[in-house]
Amino acid sequence: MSTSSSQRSLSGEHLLYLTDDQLRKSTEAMFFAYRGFTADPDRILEEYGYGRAHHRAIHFIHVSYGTTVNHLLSILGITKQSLNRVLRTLIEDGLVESKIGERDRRERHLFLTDKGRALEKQLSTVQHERMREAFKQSGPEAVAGFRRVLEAMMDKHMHAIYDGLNNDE
Amino acid sequence: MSTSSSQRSLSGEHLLYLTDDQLRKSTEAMFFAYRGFTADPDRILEEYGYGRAHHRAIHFIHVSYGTTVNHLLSILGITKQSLNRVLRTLIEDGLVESKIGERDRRERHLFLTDKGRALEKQLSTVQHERMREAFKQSGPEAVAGFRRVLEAMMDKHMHAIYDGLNNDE
DNA sequence: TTGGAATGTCAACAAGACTGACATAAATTT
DNA sequence: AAATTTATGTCAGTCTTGTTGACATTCCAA
Repeated sequence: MSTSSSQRSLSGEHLLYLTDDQLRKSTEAMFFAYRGFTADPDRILEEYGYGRAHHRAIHFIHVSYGTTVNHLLSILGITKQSLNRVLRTLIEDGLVESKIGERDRRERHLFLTDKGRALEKQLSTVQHERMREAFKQSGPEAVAGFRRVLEAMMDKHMHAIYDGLNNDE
Repeated sequence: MSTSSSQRSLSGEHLLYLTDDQLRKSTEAMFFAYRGFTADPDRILEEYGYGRAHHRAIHFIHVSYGTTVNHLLSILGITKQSLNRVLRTLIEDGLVESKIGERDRRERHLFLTDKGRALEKQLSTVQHERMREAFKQSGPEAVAGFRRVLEAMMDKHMHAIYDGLNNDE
């Protein structure tokens, strides 16, 4: 409304991109973009009777091959009971395999089966298509900025986990 | 794992930012960043016994002052039953006021009360703080890229609604 | 060897989305 | 004037996905 610009040239710099209005618009951009981001996988998941929780589990089991349940929990930030429900159906349906740890027999190591990998591929394909299109439209510098801002927006703790995901555990 | 680079120089350009690995990393960045994005408001909402659904309603009633229920529904993309549950509690708690339309008396126009505006302020403040910090760290060009990519990622339909929100209805 | 910590499972509950059916009032069309 | 459409609200029931609490199993250390 009228609570627009509360930025009165802190040091004469071009800080217009930090006004309340700009921040509000960015908030809304996050909201609407996240909807687009999940829309295509959601449609596929629905066919199989799965939800986003299944997608996330499948994704991180895929990239963190052989992860333990506990490690997966720290990535997803939910309770073990919540994850377990999702995991159980994925195991029953033959998408995920759970193997008892050799060193520590309390642990379960998780793997995608061929069937699981097939669904993962299907989901990542549509999600990547939309993202690739958005990236092409925006150009490499915009993409670099996009990533930088997203990374700066994470909790410190989550940022560490995010960084750790490349190194194949 | 080894499904890394399927990008074999389509036209000799620098398209490295469109590899599967880059797209995957961006997917994960969206996931972790969105968690950070909602974390601070979520903590406040919990104190009041509200959830994200309440936050979204409050936000869009704030920016779309006097909106009708139908218009709000098209923004939020949920069912009227879902919205109504949230709206009812906000009205009961005295955060939102519903006024019968003058021209069309079937319509209800929605407004934040002083109490509602106070909570809106509290929520947007913490959300803006985190975003402002992330923006400062990343710089204006990164922020511009961030916004461009987010906007390119929206559904066309949602993009139109997003664009329409500035013009105060 | 016994007790505590780590890990995973089962059961019950809550929030917030959904669908379907129906009620009401106002506006519009026939 | 009557019938239809539109905008909104409500009730009931389901689903996903989060939560807690209780409990079983396994490992390790006192």
